[in-house]
Amino acid sequence: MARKSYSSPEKAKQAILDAAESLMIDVGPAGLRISAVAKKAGMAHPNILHHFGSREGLLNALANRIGERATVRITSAIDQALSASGDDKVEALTNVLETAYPGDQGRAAVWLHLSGAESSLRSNMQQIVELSHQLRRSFDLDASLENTNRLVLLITLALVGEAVSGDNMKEALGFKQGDGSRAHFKQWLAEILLTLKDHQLDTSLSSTSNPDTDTDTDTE
Amino acid sequence: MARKSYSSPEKAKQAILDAAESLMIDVGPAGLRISAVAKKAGMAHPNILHHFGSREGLLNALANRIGERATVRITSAIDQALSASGDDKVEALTNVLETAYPGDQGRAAVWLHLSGAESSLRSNMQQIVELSHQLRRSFDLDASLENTNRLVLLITLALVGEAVSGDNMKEALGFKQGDGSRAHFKQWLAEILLTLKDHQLDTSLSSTSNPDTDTDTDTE
DNA sequence: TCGATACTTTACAAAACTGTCAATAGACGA
DNA sequence: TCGTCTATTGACAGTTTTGTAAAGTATCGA
Repeated sequence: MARKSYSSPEKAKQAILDAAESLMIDVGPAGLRISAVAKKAGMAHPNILHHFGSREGLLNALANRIGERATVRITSAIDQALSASGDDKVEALTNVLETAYPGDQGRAAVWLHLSGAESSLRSNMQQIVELSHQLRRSFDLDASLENTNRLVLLITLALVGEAVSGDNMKEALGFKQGDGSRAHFKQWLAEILLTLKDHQLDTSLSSTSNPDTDTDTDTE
Repeated sequence: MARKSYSSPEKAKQAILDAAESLMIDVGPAGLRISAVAKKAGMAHPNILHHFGSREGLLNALANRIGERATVRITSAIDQALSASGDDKVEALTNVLETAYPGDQGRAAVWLHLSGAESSLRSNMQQIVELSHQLRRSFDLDASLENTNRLVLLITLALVGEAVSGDNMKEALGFKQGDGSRAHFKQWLAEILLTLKDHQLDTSLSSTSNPDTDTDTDTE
């Protein structure tokens, strides 16, 4: 007999995803047991199969939710940075770097990605590049799209790395632990990014291969 | 009855680790089945338990081997870069970035790290910082240890991110796929690093918090 | 109030996996 | 050659986990 009063399907799904997410951060996607999720969500495990079809369906839904949330956070943070003016830009850009993957969200996203969960990375990243380029143009009129692409790639990869092993790496390098240190490093990075002029990013490779226009194959 | 001729314990262990590593790259640590490893290594699965004690023992041994190999690769690449002179430095530094985590090694290392496998990160990183600082000094006498720490952190995190989702990210950003593109981006990065002068890395935060000497707490 | 829909649960089936045990067989020294 | 040590194996047990099936029950519209 069903002892608990019904909730709407959507509410149930969100509750399941919440439980799955908090468990997944500790044990990873492969270690996620739907029985454990059910226990945490306060229901019987077949109910999860009912809502998501299978364990894999649950993981895909989780990956999508995390990816969408991250994109919303990042784009809105860049939007705010675009509105900021002058000295506030440092703070605003620092905020972009900080809010990209708050808490364990990045860890979770990377782990899901490694485990094969799919998410629509392409449209998200192109959205981010466009906003980033506007941001760069706002303080460096010479900014080229080519270098914006490269910088976004560098920063994004660094944020991924930070989400995965930032704490360990900082501790190994002697940086102080905790949020203070995190903000510290990211503020430094934000200041560098705002200081760098586009021509300083030009190298022997520049303007020979714009990611959007270059077509010749570049084997080895 | 034992049908296969004996090999030395060390040979057997290495064969098992080889099989485990190649499988782990696809399925992750949590998905690694000792029966699958045994099949790939051409033996019965209890033999693996005999050599490594347990499944967890196998994963720890694998994590150690991968970590040690990476450190050897990286430090020797920096060593070579130190010996290089003039224009060769770009090539040498590019080589450092490329050989840090060749192939799927980085993916495997990160995945193991996420899954809780331990490795001696601290001594490895401090070794790397020291060599990197020598390298920076070799082309920028003003280079401060503070900024070297920050750059090593940035680059290391970016390399971690690149190992995890470099291909996907580059594809999403319109970079071309394949080794050529990888080298391309890393060569650009190497040139930037060699071009940057230390004073350009000084920000409002500089010289107030050397990671090695700073002691005041920096909450939020 | 009645019926349909679908959310939810208990019980169960089937498969997979780790680790144990006893036995076999190669290697190596005396 | 013999004996010991250990690498190796097949068989097995116990546990865990996903997914299925059937039945119960809350919700909502007619």
